[in-house]
Amino acid sequence: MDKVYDHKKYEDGIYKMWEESGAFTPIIDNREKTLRARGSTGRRPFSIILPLPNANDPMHMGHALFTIEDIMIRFHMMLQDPTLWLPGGDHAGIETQFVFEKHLAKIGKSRFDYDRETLFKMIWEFAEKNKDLNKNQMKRLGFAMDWTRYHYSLEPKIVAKVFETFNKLHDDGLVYRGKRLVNFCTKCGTAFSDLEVEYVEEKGVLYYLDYGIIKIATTRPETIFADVAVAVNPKDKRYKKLIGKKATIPLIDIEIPIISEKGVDKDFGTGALKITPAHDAFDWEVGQKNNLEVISIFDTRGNLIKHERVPEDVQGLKILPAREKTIELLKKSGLLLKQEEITHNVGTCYRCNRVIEPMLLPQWFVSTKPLAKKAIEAVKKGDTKIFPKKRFEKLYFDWMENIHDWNISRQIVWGPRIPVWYCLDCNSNVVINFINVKGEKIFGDYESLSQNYRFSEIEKGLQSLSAPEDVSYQLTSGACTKCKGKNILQETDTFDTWFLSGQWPLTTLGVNVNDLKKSTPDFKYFYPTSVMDTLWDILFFWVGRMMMFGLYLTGKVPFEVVHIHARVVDKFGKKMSKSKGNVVNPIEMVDKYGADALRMALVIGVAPASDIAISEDKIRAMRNFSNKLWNVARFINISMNEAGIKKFTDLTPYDTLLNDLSVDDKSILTKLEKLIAFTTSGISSYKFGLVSERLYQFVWHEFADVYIESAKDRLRSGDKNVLTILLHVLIKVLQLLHPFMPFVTECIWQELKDKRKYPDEMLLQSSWPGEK
RNA sequence: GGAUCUAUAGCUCAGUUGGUCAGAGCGUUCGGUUUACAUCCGAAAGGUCGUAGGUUCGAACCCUACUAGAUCCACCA
Repeated sequence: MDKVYDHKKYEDGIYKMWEESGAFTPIIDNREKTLRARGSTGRRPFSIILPLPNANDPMHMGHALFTIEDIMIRFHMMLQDPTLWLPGGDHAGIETQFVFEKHLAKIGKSRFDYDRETLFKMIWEFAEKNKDLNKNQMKRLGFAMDWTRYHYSLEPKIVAKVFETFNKLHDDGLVYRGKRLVNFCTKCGTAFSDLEVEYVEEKGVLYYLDYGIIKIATTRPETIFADVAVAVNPKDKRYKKLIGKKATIPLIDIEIPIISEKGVDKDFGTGALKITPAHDAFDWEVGQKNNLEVISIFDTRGNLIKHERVPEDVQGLKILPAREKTIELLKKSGLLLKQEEITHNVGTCYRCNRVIEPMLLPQWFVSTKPLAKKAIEAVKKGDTKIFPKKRFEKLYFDWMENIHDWNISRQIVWGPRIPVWYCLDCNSNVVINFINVKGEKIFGDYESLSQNYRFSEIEKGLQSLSAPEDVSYQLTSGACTKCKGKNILQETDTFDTWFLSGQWPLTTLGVNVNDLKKSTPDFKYFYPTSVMDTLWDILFFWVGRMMMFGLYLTGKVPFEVVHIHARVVDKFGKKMSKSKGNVVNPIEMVDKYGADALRMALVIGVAPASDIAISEDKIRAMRNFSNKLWNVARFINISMNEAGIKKFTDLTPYDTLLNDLSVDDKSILTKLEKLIAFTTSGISSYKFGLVSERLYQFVWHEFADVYIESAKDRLRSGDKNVLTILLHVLIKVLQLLHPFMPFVTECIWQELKDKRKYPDEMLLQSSWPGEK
């Protein structure tokens, strides 16, 4: 054994050994139930589905935290449970398309320069390049994942199941097409769910405008042309008399009613609120309640459209220039009364940070209320336990109870297209964007396009289509079920990424959506999975949706426990971000200090779900620990060699020593017994921080500093029995530490090959201390 | 507007159901190199556990208020 443990020399080889041995692939033991019935120790399966990382992302500290899952997995492998850790990669729709578009921008192109099929292929190739990188980096961390069961979210089998789910939801009346106000990013060109909108405090200007008999205040003067009413609070004495009378939109002199609405804040602005249902969420609701007309004046690129209500000077302008132009016109005509600065919350795109526009678009929605109801009940009943319970159960319930219908349409190409088909002959008002054979971008409804273009040309160059709310559709491709025509196009909206990943535990294990009994053996054996370990910030995005889908499709929860871990922050407690320059790259740290050091640094002394402060200092300290362990083993190995002990049978058998132990022996063995019990129960109850700290203390300050030091004298005096104890403790320590520091422990184990009881066994497959 | 979390040694944090719990790592200071490890060993300094009350025989741990910081949800123009 070398003087110092050199992780670089061993890690790759050890991982290869594990992987090639098949130890990561569980053997399904269907005898479990019968064995148990006979009173035998039939083992329960233990399974974790990896929270699928964006396959296009290189590894960051968040991924390194999969260490927590690896600890549980290796622990259960050593308990000899059939253990499955199923890895995967996510196509990450919007994220990946956004990154790809940045690449396009560098070569002076945009997504609008390509038809969707070409664009999709380009992104596919782009994403494909990085997929292996991500996988290989996870191997560097030592994760005991079953790579034979790896799944990618866009692989045909997965997508097919997702389509089946969509159809089932549709059959059950839980998916519908609706024209509603959605969160739209004009830069990304897609709608988002409510969860994806980030509200940012910004300074803005509040403009006071003259609406004839009443005055209003607004931050969005460019939307006045779409006003359909002015609302006042019924309790507002100033305006009581005006309810039912008419206000006048400035510049265009259109009269609109003054209505009563108790949601209006008397104290904000003038206390009168202009109502613009097509461009504001609150106004939309007021409009619906009062049956008001909905006038939309922006298109999806954020331009003001040609509309009889919009002054010509403003038409065609983007929103911000339109605002300036409107102000200018208002000033000229003396209708701008005053302006003041205010600070308000603005909804922004979580991806590109631009302002989100509420827009009226026909989209696909999932009715979530009935799904959420079951998901709430399941947690209340304890079918799924959330850990730490106190804090996160409340969060979960709050969100589930206030859930809104879920917009699953995304106007991007990078994802599976929603499996709905429109017959253009039956719906000639479908609006289409496409690139013709000459490479020109063409836009218009099918009725007019069909005068000049063949269907095949449109289909080939298709970019996107926009079907009206009341379009007729079918859930199958092929000929139109009504007119038998073949001019049919599939919906160009793609699924929200979370619609796919929300079914991940089901689809990857091989559920059969239409007939559960026909699901794969994997599904029958491993579902529901044991633990879902994740960061709290995707509790809603992902965990909540997996719960809903799992219960809806199978009647069973997708996992028994949700274990919430914390965010990795820098040593000043700040979130890591590229812009702050405080990102610690996990792979760099693995190169420098070894995977074990990084893993240990991520878990030692960390309380459940509290932030994890990581620093190079801490990782270095853990590297020192792995070296300490190495040298403990090295000392024992050298001592055995010096005593002429070459194999296990050369040692005095442990059992025969038990009646003749010294005080030191008894002390260390008692501590070891306690440590075994503490580690076993600690890992089972997610106390990884406490357990790892205890292990560290034991190895360094009890075993090495005290027992080994005292053993030196005994060795010098020729006492060989002490070697038996030394080896015994070391073996147990290696086993206890293996889930935390798999490489160095396995490496030592292999070094001691000849001196162990079972020379051919891998540490990973050895039986957990205390187990038979 | 609603809700949650955090506040313990210079720094980052542990402290499991209230009774050897006042701790660890890093850092600092002092002393150590013949054979497991200088990625080491020995020793030391350093905290009235945010503040003020309360419950209790006893509180870092429970309750109340306050202060400071962080976060989530909802979004009112």
